[in-house]
Amino acid sequence: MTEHADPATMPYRPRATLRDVAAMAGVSMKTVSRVVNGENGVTPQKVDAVRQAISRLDYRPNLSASALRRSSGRTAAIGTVLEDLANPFSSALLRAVEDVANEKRVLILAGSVDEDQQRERALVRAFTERRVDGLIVAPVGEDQGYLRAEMEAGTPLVFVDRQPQGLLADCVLSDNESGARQAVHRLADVGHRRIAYLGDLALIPTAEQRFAGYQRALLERGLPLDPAHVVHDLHTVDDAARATTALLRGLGDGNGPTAIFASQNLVTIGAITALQDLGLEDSVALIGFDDFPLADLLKPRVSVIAQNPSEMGRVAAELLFQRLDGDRGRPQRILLPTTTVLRGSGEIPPAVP
Amino acid sequence: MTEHADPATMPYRPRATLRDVAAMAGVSMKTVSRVVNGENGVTPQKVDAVRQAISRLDYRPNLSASALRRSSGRTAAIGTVLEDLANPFSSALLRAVEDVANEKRVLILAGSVDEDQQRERALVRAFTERRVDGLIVAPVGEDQGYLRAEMEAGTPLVFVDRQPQGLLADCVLSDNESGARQAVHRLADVGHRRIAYLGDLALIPTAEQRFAGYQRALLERGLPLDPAHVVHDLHTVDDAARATTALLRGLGDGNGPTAIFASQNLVTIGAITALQDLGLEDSVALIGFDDFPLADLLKPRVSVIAQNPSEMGRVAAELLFQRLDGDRGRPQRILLPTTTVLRGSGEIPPAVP
DNA sequence: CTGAAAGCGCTTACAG
DNA sequence: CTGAAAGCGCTTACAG
Repeated sequence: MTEHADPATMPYRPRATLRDVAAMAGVSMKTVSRVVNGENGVTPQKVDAVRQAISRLDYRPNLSASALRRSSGRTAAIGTVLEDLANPFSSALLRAVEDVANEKRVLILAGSVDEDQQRERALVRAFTERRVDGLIVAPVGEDQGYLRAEMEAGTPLVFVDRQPQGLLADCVLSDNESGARQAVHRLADVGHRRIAYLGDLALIPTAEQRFAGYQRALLERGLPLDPAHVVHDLHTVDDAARATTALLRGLGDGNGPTAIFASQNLVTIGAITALQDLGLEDSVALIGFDDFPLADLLKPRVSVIAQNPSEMGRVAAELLFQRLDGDRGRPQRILLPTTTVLRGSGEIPPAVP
Repeated sequence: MTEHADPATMPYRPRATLRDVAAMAGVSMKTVSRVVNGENGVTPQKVDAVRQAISRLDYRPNLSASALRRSSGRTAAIGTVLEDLANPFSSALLRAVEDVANEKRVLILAGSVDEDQQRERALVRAFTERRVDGLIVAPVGEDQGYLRAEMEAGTPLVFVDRQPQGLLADCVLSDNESGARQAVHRLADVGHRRIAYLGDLALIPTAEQRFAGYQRALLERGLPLDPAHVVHDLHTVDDAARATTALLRGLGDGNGPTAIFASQNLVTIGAITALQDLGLEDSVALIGFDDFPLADLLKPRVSVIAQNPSEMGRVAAELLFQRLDGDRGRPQRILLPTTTVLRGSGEIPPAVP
């Protein structure tokens, strides 16, 4: 039977310090410090006495205090600034960072920016004021120059997902343009000539790159870019669904798109919703950028250009730790390939006119 | 045109301290401290001088140092121990915690335990050694008694998702038993008498409670509990798919289940996969515990008992901050209701024999 | 309104 | 093998 302490009546017991442990064990603070840090050169008897005192006092070393004094100044924590901890992309990335950090016994401070540059700056500042050893940032602002002071102070910095502006630093990105280009080529391969582009906010660099890939593929295929088939600034499932419905109204007149390239997760899902509502999911081809869970349980199964957020996180974290280990080589720009996953929706041919 | 500093050649510039700022501004450290902390009673001229020095030196106050000295000892950071930062349940919960913490200008340290008690303890210890102001923990171990020392030291602690063992503390849980019971009742409502249970590892408390709800509903409906229709210890999509396939082989002999209650996300998805493979998705009813994205885009749409991880995180964080604000009332056990979302798969009637 | 001294909990740099 | 003194970057508790 375990004792149940009642927090309502339980008096707080102040945390024991290294000094308390030293007093109880009858040794100096320095000796306790040696035991806590696993340094050798302490007689077994003293080690025992210290261990006992630690256990009886529930002593927990104060890592902030030790970091303050230590010459390295390392806090064994890194900060991760991401778009939204709740979205699958950010959370897969974060988890991969955690796995790398965990091996090094480093902790993660994490925060969401929600496409808000003020948040980006506030988080970076808050992390910096806690003296994190390094920073992984998915930048949203138009200018990351404000981070130069941190880099100059020796805090390594790796950007993910989007390239930083106004600052030369390591970054790990998906090859957005190439992925988008592949998508359009696959659609053209099965005979489509009127391929719509449904995209996120045009000023987001990744959206811009995907649109560039779309345009390039059209050019390479000798297909016209029809402005009526291009919709930007879609940011929610509902936006995308409405845009898809509007786009497909033109289907009857022989000028509507016969295929859709959706440049982002939520846009893809909105497009699917609309296609299902219109009963067109088996007649209009669709390839989305970004994989998502259950894409292969839908009917038709959804073809996608898959990114690898987990790999992005892993590579970024490893680069960061390399910098922490003293690598001062030139900033790297690592482009991660995308994977074309054809599951069905992208292989639907255009209806014979 | 922005200057691009090159990290390879850029010499590190040691971080300025409060002392440096004081020297440059020609005031005492105490005056700088007053300005940094927004205390009044400093002449505008000195405020200006200090601000200028701060800006020229890119001074960032060291919050660890100030927390060390401050009487409150607050670090303005809380630790969050979750099952897996990459899964939708954990990440929605984390995000909600972040939103509450953000209002209080408090940062989040987060880590995944992956159903491993050693990880749980290691994370708690790492957070404690950094003197987080509070802890939110989704416990996996069989005994959380080891946390008593932290509570006694005055670190508030709120458990989420699962009840702690061997320790009386605040917790926020879904009403798992009631939710599971609802699911079985809904299936019985449309005429099912042979309802299978597909469950996660039986020793996980939440799985146990969901199984209890299943059993209770069968009793209430006067339905027999057929051991052949109960499968425990399913932990992956593949496990669940195999179990479902095995279960449904008996369909032909009139003794197989006509409906399935899947007690967890991945199990539900595995069941759907198997049903689709067998072409039975429109003939066998299915209700899953836990909602998931795109459940309403599948065919048939998937009925679920939805939890609210976001609400769970919000409530837990608010409880934690209440404790931090000095509330020393008795530990609370908050039960969050589940929502029955009937979308189609749960309303499929049994085939007429 | 301002600042000099002491101290938070640790480690460093010594000396023995 | 062990420990006393100084100091990391800040705030506290004073005194003026």
